[in-house]
Amino acid sequence: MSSPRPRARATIDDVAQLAGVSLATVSRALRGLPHVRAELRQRVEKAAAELRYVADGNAARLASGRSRTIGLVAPLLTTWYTSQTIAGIEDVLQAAGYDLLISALSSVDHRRKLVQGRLAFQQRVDGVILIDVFYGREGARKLQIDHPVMVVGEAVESTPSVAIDNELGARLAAEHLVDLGHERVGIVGGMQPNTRYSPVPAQRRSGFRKVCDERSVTVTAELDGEFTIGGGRRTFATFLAQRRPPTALFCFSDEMAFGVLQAARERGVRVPDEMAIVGFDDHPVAEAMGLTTVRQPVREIGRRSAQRILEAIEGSRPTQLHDQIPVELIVRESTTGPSKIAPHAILTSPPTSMP
Amino acid sequence: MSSPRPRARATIDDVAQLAGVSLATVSRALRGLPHVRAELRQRVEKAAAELRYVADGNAARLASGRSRTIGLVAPLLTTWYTSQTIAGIEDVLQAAGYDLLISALSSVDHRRKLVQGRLAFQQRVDGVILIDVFYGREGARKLQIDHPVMVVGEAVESTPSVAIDNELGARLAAEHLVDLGHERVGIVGGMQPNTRYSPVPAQRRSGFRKVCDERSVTVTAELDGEFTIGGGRRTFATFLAQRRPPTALFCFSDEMAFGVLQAARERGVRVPDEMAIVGFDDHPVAEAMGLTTVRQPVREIGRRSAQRILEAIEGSRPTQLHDQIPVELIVRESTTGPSKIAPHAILTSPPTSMP
DNA sequence: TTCGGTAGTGAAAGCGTTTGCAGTAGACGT
DNA sequence: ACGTCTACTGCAAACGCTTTCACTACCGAA
Repeated sequence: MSSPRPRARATIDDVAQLAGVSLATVSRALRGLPHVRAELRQRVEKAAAELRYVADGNAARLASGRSRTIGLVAPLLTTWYTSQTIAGIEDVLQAAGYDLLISALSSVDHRRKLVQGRLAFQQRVDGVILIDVFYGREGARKLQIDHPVMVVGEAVESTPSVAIDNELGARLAAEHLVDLGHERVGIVGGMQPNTRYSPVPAQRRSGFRKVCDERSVTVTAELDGEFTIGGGRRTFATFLAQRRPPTALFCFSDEMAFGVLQAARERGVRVPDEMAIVGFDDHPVAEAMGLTTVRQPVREIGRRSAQRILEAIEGSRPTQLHDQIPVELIVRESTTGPSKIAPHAILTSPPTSMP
Repeated sequence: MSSPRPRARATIDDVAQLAGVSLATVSRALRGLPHVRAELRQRVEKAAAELRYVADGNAARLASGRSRTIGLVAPLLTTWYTSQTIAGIEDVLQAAGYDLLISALSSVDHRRKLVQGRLAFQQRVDGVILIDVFYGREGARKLQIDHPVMVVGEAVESTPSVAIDNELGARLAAEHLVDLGHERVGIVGGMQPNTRYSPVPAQRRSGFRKVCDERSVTVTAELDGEFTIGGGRRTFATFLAQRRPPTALFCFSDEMAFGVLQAARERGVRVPDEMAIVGFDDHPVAEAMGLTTVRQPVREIGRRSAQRILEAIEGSRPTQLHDQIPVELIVRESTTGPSKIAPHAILTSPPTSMP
């Protein structure tokens, strides 16, 4: 008697044999291609189901040259921003039957490889989405990718992109602060890790400063730190050390703003009475902390970028090169007008109680 | 004159020809296999570099049957917990030259497929990591995966896993609260989305209650909500509506605790004076909010799970089936002993200022 | 010198699909 | 009845690698 065979996966031949057709017909039938009689198609489908047949992706990709997979490159997987974007991308890709291959730029080594101009997974994907991988025109050309590319977050000249209007977002924040009567404001700026060349900080800075200039408001300083809670905390300390600290702070990200809020609490600076704070992102925690912020619909951005790269893969001409997503200002409790208390009094007041 | 050829990717044959060896030798040389003279190996490497040759993964996988890819299934990509775990996994995988194929369970459709017992990408991966996909022994058997499987977060009987000691974490939280003198405590419990069968809430509940029982402390109630900020906020409202609200709350996640803190602020309940709060996770924002919490080293958990699945793939026997990662209590400002104020006074006090 | 042994190398057989091309059968017009 | 189309269907050639197996040198031992 034969031993129970080791449950090998059924191949297309098995299906063909069971259905009594050639393997070419099986392939066509299962993929819904034309030129297959309805009756035969059914027979094939039945046979495939019976054998629990699923086409081997590697063989299919090798033969067809297409992979139904999108590659994703991001500097950091752990930020709220990135994970939201990925979730949005996944929403679309899953519906379309595409897979997502993720590659973080966390390691220096990997980053160098990228700069050298080649993506390791290039061969495996039909398209590449770059999140926050900012190399400008120069860099974009460098990493010669053979497939459609989509940039999220930055508008590189000739590469399709979806990004928000950073300048507008910053203007919104500035106008809000100026309208409230602030006359001395500070910028908690920064640069993303692994992305030295990002134009985003410059855009936010520019938008914010333009409004301040127009309305004759003083920007006491712009201090750059990391786009993290720790970065915000440290930057706040520096602001407090100024001779005449500002009465309001615009932070380039919510996470920085959280750090600022924390530092303010630790140092007994009351928010918003003594210091108004505006963030950028609308991180879910922002609501919990009552943070006024510029909302960017991150998940939607992810979705849109996925849709557009799929379109590009299918070969349709893009409706527009750069997709700009609107932002809005969400006013919460962390902003009011400046208090009349002398700035120096701030530093000597006792710590406030917990939130 | 010849037109510039369309930059076709170099194949292994091209390299072989340029190096003057057979393609078999190229394959061996480039993969670092033995039985290749050092001199030849160098020649091959030089030729490969010159042609910018990179092996076609699909062909390689088809021929070898191995994919150097790990599949990842998670219910939600957007939580801090999940993204941290993924980052940890990526750390290890990248160093080992493996790719990560991600599959969210967000869509109902996909989830159903999973329950039906097959993973779409099964054919494409060498191993599968399941994050927060809790189906217990029953379910684990159901999704018959042909490769090594690693479960993160739950210890399913016979499947290798890495998880924290949830019961211990909850005990730590309870002991802290009891030591502070609280006599009436509440549990902000819940269930994860897409994972009805998770044993985690039960473990945390059990650990917490055990301590309370031992020390004769009353658990006024355990209210379940979502593992989100909104869930925490709503649950807090319910607690306040109790005839005699507790003086301390243990939340099953930091995000729930954030919601609780927000609700407390909105309702003018001072933390920690009128209500002590303990979270679970040690989300980065927890520090910014001064939240006492049970820290679980999520990224480390991700790393460990990746290491272990790689070991399993390489064929080495696991050192132990269930890997248990230690947790610790981080005490911050959101906990002190109970105040002497009558509970009802709490509800009528005016809102406090911002954090 | 001869012989078993070993390290290095190449030829060729897959791996499981997709797809261009050729072939077949029936339908239809004449 | 005889071409001429259609509409299917099957054959077989890729796809680009891995890996087995056979073969050639060349080694030291007998």
